[in-house]
Amino acid sequence: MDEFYNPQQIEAEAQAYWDRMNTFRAREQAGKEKYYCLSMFPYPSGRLHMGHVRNYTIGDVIARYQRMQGKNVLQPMGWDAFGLPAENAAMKNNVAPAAWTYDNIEYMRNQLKSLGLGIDWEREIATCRPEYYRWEQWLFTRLFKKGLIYKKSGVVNWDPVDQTVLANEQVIDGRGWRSGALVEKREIPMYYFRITAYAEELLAGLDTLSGWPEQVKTMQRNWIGKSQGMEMHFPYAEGEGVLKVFTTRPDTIMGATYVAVAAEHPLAAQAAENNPALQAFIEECKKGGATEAELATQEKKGMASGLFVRHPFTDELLPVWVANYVLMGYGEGAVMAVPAHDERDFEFATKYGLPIKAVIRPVDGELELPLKAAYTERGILFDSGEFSGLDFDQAFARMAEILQAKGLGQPRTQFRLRDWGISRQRYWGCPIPIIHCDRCGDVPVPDDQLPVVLPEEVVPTGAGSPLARMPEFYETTCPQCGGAARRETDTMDTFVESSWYYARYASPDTNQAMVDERARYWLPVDQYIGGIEHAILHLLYARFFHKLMRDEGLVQGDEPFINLLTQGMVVAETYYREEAGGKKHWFNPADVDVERDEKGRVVRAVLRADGQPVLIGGIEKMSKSKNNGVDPQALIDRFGADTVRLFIMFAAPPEQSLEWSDAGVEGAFRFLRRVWKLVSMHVAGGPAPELDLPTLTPAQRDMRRHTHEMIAKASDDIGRRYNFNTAIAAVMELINELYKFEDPSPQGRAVMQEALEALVLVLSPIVPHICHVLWRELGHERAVVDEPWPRFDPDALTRDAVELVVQVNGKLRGRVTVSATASREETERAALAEPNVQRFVEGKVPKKIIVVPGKLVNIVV
RNA sequence: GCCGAGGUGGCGAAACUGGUAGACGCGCCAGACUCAAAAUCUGGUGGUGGCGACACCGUGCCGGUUCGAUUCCGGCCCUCGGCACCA
Repeated sequence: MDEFYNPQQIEAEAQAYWDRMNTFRAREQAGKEKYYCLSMFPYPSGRLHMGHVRNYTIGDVIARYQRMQGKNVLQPMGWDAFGLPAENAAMKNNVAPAAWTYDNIEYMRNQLKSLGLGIDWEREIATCRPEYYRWEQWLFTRLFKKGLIYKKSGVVNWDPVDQTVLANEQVIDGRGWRSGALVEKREIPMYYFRITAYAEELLAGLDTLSGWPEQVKTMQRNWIGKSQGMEMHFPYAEGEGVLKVFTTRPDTIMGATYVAVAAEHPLAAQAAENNPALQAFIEECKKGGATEAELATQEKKGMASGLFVRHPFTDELLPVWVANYVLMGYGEGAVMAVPAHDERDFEFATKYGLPIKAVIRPVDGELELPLKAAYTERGILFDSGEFSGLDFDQAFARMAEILQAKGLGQPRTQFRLRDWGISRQRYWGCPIPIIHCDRCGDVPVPDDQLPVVLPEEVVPTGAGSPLARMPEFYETTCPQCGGAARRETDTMDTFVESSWYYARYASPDTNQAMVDERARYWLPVDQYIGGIEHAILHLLYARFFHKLMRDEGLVQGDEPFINLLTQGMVVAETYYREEAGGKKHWFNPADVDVERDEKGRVVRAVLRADGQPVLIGGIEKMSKSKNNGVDPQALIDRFGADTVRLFIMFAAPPEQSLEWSDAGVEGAFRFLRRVWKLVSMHVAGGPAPELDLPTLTPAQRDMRRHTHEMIAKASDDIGRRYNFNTAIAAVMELINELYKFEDPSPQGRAVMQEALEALVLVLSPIVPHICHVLWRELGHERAVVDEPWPRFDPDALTRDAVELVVQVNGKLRGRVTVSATASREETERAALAEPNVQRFVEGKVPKKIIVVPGKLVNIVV
């Protein structure tokens, strides 16, 4: 056996073995328990980044662990290949997005392979391939016919200079990123998935997902946002009709002093017809982007419309205001305003001098008037006519009766969730399979004309969709009447592709169906792993799609992902210098040296190139903009994939953010070298004899206990807790013990052999290459990848004596060692006899003695 | 603004069900080896005081519950993720 650890050679050898044996090819096997382990597929941005490496290493460790549990494991990989970055790169480099994307896939596939992931590469898919998106289009046409997809107008960011729709990401400080023009809101027709039809089920389904993190389920619950409330109708003061509002606080209605409508509300447009000032205000509301964060943080502004409505209970006239804080997309696009009991209304009323009328008081007290802030708790109604004295529930019930009798409203369930607009005015996406015919309307493309193929030799310009300028693409005939017609040129949101790829992996090669019967074997996904940033949108859309496909008879079960692991981000230190004008120039951590004082504290950082200091900018997510990304490839080339995998799994538990540390990587490399050396020294002594347990010395039994304690801890940490960092720490402790255990006797060597085998098996999911070779060197013919997970021997864990901590009044005062079988009385006696404990108990009478067996004794005096 | 997380030595972290705060690693200090350096090995390493045994302080801040709180409860501060067209 080589004396030195040579990762390059070992990793090439192990990977060649897995390739040759088709180790990771997954086949349906009746009778064998399947395990579908899926990591979120990457966007082919060019090169693997550390977040990818983390994601796929976690997935691979779980997949390999489950394989050792005897499961039939599927771990596939593919490419989320449509998207905006390809268009940006295309414009920058004047290459077609398709060519750029395929090049990136080629490069990144090789990078993934160098990580030694146990992937079944035969199942690789790319969402930009017609074989894939054809089925997305097929499903679209089915859903369109069912009414689960429909067309309506929606708000987008409009760049008036470039004459194009901008993604939220392309709006920077309210301006278009290329033109610098002030962005406006604009309404355009779009196709929508009727996800709200599944709102109730998407909400209820969360309760069945016991394998999901509570925080993700909470976020989805809040996102769906089911609320019980009241629809109320405010009759117009003049003319026919009512203004509908939705409120969760009907009990406050007697404190309503005005109503407010969104700038896009039809009533606002009507009022503006003869009101140039209002018209100007509505125009002003169109300025700025369309994101909720922007709308929620902007200064609240409004203008009286001049119109009035009647209070549904009192007939009192209430002014109608147009306000920028009312969202057209939620509820009715109109609210009743109760400044005394709603924070936004309070702020608005204070600003514009509108009346504030308090009608709710705390259950056990009075309101301090005048109000300094809105009182938003539920309480008891007062100054509310016949409703005075009622609580929320009583008021709700009574008001519902009256409103229904008058025909002016009723209780209603409202969801915050909105239908999913999927039209994108972009080129590099899946074409929406609709043909517009003047006579027949919107006609879905018939099955036999699918796929609608996206032409690939196109370089976009940044101004509108190139498809809309390509008659050869959009000129077509109507499938219904045969007349001249125009093909839809919008493409779909790329979230659509990523909503069903997990199902396609089960049958990636069929050209007969979206998914075939093999999906029944593999689905649902047993373990899904990906970034926490996908907690809401992607994961909600994928759950929605699973239900759509279920209702089409394509898949079984109600949920796609049984267990979910949301990994944290990879972050790193940032370094910069300020340039003239205050602009920051960021330096990569690889080019910076850190200087420390004699206690190890960072004193300053200098740029290696010129030896001059740079400023430390704090820990940030690895990104191009802060230039703090660390290239995984350089590290793999230098230390090997095992070292990178080990560091990533050791530095933090998977759900936390991971702070990058080059020194930590070197530490991981050092550890692997220590493992290698220990095995190499042991193997040099020739084969070890069988263990003969009754003949072991106390030191050998002790060593063996360490081995089995490690197996027990690592099994629990990896199998149940997914805390790989502490499992690795347990292995490190064992290695430290083994280095101290110098026993060349035959049984000493047998104990060592058992320890090294356990250690290699436990490490093998994390650092599979080195373990592949070490296992063979330890004398095994079968590859470690095909070995079962080790079991611990409970008999090896027993101890004769235990050390207890002794506290006096909860403060640690000493330690005592007692027999493992000591009675409570013996334990108390031993604790009280401890000299330092006596000092603190002396002269006082113990009030109470608390004994936690095996842990501590607390003497209360 | 709203929703969800997080905050523990010089640094990454550990402490799983309320029971020894800091396992393991990095860094740093000292020693061994070396002509020297690197590598490697050994030991030390939360702060303050003390020759020492030890003592006091210490898990973002303020308060509470408890024999005992990093852990539970109330309030606050800061950082991060998401907010529907980045993926």
